Amino acid sequence: MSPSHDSSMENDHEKKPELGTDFPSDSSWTLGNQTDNSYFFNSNQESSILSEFGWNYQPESDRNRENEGFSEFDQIDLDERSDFAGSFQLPGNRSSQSPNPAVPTESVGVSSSNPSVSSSSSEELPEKSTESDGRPPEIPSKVRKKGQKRVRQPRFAFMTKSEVDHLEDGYRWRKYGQKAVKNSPFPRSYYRCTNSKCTVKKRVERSSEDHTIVITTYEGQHCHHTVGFPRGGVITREAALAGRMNASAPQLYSQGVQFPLGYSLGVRQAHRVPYGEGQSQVLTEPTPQLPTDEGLLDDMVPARMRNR
DNA sequence: CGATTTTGACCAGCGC
DNA sequence: GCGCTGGTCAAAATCG
Ligand SMILES: [Zn+2]
Repeated sequence: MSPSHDSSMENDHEKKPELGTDFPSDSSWTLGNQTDNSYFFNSNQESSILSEFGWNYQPESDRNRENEGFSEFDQIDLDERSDFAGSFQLPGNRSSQSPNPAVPTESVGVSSSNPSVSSSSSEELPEKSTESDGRPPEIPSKVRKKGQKRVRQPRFAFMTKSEVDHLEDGYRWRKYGQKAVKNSPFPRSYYRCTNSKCTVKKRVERSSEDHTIVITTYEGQHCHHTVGFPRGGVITREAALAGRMNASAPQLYSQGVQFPLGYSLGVRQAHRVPYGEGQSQVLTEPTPQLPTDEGLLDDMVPARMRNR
């Protein structure tokens, strides 16, 4: 709204070439073709869920049904065509063990989506600036633009009841955009991992109705360690969840990620941690053994940054 | 002074 | 083909 007139219409000259740097791995959107399904589950239950679900795809009709029960998620993913299935309900109220009393956060729900396709080169070579396009010899022919193509990597979202957005998950993020969300008074922020070699992105937004809930969506996975992890034994749900994302693709260094997120997780990386009465939370180890390449040292950070 | 955020414009996919 | 919308870029502003 309010774009009355963009006076500067000529500014778009210089910008394309740069993309090569940031997005070396241009691959056309794999477009999950709707294949990206998402599963939702409430924290009340064990969260190994994903492994149990086994990644079934449901017909759209079914999805619709499920959506009826949702509120925020519904809107969020509806627009994106990702779907969240399963049931979600706010936990009555659990004494969150959040490390920070001032920042109470509770996990409310989680969901993940599977991209489809293959993947992409998670490990692309950025050094190729000349031919950004690179047009892979064989591209399906679908959506492929002249140089810009994005692969939709698996996504993983979860809701957290928190007063502050942008929860600390152990990684450093740089905000690169913010957009207003339709039907919601709250904007959505886009973040990207500060590691130049890392293409992980993250979206943060508040539920349109319950502004007490923050929805964080991770896309892709880190190829490096987290900055400061459990140094005091404090692990936030966010961190744990974020770690789960990594766990999903153990070695995927370029492969595929064919299995749904959580699949591997449920297998053996998930640890059940008693969380209140009858409630458990799943904690995953943050990056079990990612091959340390090189940009790892980069992560050194003051380590005591406030939640930003 | 470098890193990060802010913010408007641009772009691509999809629905109509 | 047009318009809407989500997502991204990049220049300027701000932070530390
Ligand atoms: Zn990263």
